[in-house]
Amino acid sequence: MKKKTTNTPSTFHEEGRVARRRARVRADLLAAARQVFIQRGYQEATISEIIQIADVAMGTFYLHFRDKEELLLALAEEGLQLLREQIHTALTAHPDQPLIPLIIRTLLHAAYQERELFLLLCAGESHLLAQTRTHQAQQGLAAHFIPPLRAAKERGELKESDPVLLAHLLGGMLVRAITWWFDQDEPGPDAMADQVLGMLAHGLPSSLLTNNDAPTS
Amino acid sequence: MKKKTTNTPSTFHEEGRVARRRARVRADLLAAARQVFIQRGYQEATISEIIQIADVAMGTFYLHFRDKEELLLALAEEGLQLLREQIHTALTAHPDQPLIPLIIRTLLHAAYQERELFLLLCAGESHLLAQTRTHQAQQGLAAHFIPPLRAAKERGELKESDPVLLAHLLGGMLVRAITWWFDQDEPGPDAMADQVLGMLAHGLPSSLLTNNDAPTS
Amino acid sequence: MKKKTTNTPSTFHEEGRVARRRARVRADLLAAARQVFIQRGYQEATISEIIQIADVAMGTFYLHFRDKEELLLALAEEGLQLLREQIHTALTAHPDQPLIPLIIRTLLHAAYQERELFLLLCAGESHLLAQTRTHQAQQGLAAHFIPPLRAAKERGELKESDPVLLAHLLGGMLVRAITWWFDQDEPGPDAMADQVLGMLAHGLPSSLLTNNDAPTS
Amino acid sequence: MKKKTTNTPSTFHEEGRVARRRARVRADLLAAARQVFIQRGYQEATISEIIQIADVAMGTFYLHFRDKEELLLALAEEGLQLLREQIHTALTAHPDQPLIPLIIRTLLHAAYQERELFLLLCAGESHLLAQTRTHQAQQGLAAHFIPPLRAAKERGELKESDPVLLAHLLGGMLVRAITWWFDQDEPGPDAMADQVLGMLAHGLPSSLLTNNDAPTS
DNA sequence: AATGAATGAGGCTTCATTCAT
DNA sequence: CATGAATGAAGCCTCATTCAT
Repeated sequence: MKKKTTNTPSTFHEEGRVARRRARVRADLLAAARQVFIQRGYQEATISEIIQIADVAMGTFYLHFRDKEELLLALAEEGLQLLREQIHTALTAHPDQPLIPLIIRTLLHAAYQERELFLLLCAGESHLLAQTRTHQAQQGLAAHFIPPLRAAKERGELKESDPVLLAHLLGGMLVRAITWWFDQDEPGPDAMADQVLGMLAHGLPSSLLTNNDAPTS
Repeated sequence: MKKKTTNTPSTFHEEGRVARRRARVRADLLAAARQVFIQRGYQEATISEIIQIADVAMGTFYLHFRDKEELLLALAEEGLQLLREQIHTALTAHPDQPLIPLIIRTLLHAAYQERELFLLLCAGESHLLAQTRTHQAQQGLAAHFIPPLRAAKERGELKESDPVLLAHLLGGMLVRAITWWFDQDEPGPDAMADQVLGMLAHGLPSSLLTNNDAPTS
Repeated sequence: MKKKTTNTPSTFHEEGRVARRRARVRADLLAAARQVFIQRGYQEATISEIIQIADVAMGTFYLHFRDKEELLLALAEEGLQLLREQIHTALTAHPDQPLIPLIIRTLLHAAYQERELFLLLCAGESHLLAQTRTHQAQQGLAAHFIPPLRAAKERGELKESDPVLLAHLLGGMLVRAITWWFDQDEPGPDAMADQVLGMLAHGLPSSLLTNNDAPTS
Repeated sequence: MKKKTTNTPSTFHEEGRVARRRARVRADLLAAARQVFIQRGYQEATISEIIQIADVAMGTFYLHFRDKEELLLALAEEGLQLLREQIHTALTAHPDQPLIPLIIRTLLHAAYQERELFLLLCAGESHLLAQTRTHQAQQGLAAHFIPPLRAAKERGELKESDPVLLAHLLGGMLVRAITWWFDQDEPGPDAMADQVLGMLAHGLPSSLLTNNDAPTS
């Protein structure tokens, strides 16, 4: 049994070439997966179709991802990475701006850019995420809001409100805003942010929430 | 299609008995489905397991439901029916109360009662509902809020806000409130309603949304 | 367990009524079966659809026919009965005409009248007939020709030909004539009979069958 | 679809080996199918039984054939291929012989060799062929006879006869000759050809077709 | 590392037939 | 006699995954 595992690469470019090839195949698979997941939905998507589009062999898929779920997670990671970067950039660019509006605006911009991917991740298809990481997506989303809300709580500005729960409710609104784009592309991310922030700023008109005329018991 | 009614009316209870038996089998299937869907999730649920629990034969299932999807829809219909009834009751009992808080409170009560079912319908699993009826669940939810918001809009109380979009954002919050119960059962429906309504009443503290001290740029 | 089986019919019309009802149901089933068999083919036809069209209950079907096959056989019997009657009539009306042309003409007329039924019986669908009664249809068809051919054989007019085989070959031609009507309704039964009889009268032109110019080998 | 040829050409026989293996599995499936189709008939044949005999897994079947129908078509193609080859050989070997007898003889020889397969294709089972390709088998058969008959027609040797219809009637005879072998293996293909050609040469004795003695009415 | 033919468990669904009413 | 809800065996087919090359 001669094992010809070249521990010493014949040329020093070799490693880089192999690594690049690998990365390229991985990228092809991710791109194909994105396309197919968006088109068919996670459940209906088949690895078969993905590898055909990526133009690699069945076995190759399993050299890069353990299974379909890991593929989805990688795709989600891509989306979240994009998000993190944009948020980081925004924070750096506007260090004096209040956090929450900044994050909301940036998030909605990023999500609008990649509407279909975020739809996939936010909408029902992510049942796997839900089961494995318990709403990773939504939690990750809410996580951004927890620190400022907690700070406000400590400043006594939130009264009875639970900052964590509040963050999640806010997350729910944003997820709904993103899925709204499933049906209509209007309004764009800025107008959408205005709608969300408008609501957050003033709440609903008190006429809708209180019994205006009668002194209720 | 001629329907020969009571060709053999040996007892006049006959028809009723057959109908009752039929309804019972259907109910058994729905109960079994609820259990299995909640336990395994929609996708992982198999008709096989459902009929085993319902203790009927394969074919019997298809006598009552065309496929797994129709079963889910029937289950959803059950939940929505419960909801509609409770909302109707609440509206009748408190005709002078403002609509939105009433609906939110009632909805959260109903959803908390049947947490697991509503979780199934609200959370990711409902991708089928999404595809067939375009977010029927969420839309149905939002639908309740559209009329009062539209009225407020016409009274000029909503400024720039789009009442339909607002209703959906509100719906998103409520869905998130319900899925929150997936992890913790706390807070109960009333406290949850208070949190939601608190946010709707005042929005977030302005310190979180506006640049309080510095005239930016 | 009181069994109220009226062995003594209350009125003497009763029996007749019951018998008539029975016959009517049977006829409804046959008519429905004919329609469905023709439309879907034997294999694709379901008893379910047949009873729906006949407007009787599942169980009722099994009071009249043991299974789908018996239904097809009954239908075939109907067709053959029609055929026998028409042939008998023709034979009676023209006792001095030669048998074979008479039968061919009559057969083609009858088959054309009920093209679709005969198609069903002649064409591929009749694999059951084939398996159970070994080409009952075709054999029944050929049977008509065997006696006259045998007679001719005995008169020494057939030389080497086997009258039974000949009868079957003739049957094959006629079956093909009938299935021809599947695609085109032209030519009508009389012209078709002329074509068949023309071929039977003279065979093919000898130029097509013999090496006209060269003494081969 | 980029096809990377021989990325890993460890041995230059590699590709051939895989292809050969594949072809072998396909051949195994065809052989098994032939056996099962003949034994049980097309409808009664199950893919399960076929793969058991071919000793491959379920999925493997679907790697080679879309469904049962495609399998039958492939089998039919095999038969027709055999036929075409033999007819071509015969035509080349005897270019001076008249076409129709040559084809009939060759066809009957080929069909007799593979009696069971041809039975399957000619007899009722081929309803699928009928539906998909409109009697492909029979039409393909008749097709051979159309050109010479048309030529004869143009030479004025066919009088009233329609050459296309005639070809089909001839085809019907031959199909019947083949199915005759279902019951008896006698007479062999040569004697059978003699019977068919005998009938084509002279038709039936005129005594069977005309009213010989009496001027009718 | 890449390939892709082969695997096979297990899902969904149909439908002829029965039997209690 | 008529009913039709219930039965359940059995077929088809998919697709994630493996492994020899």
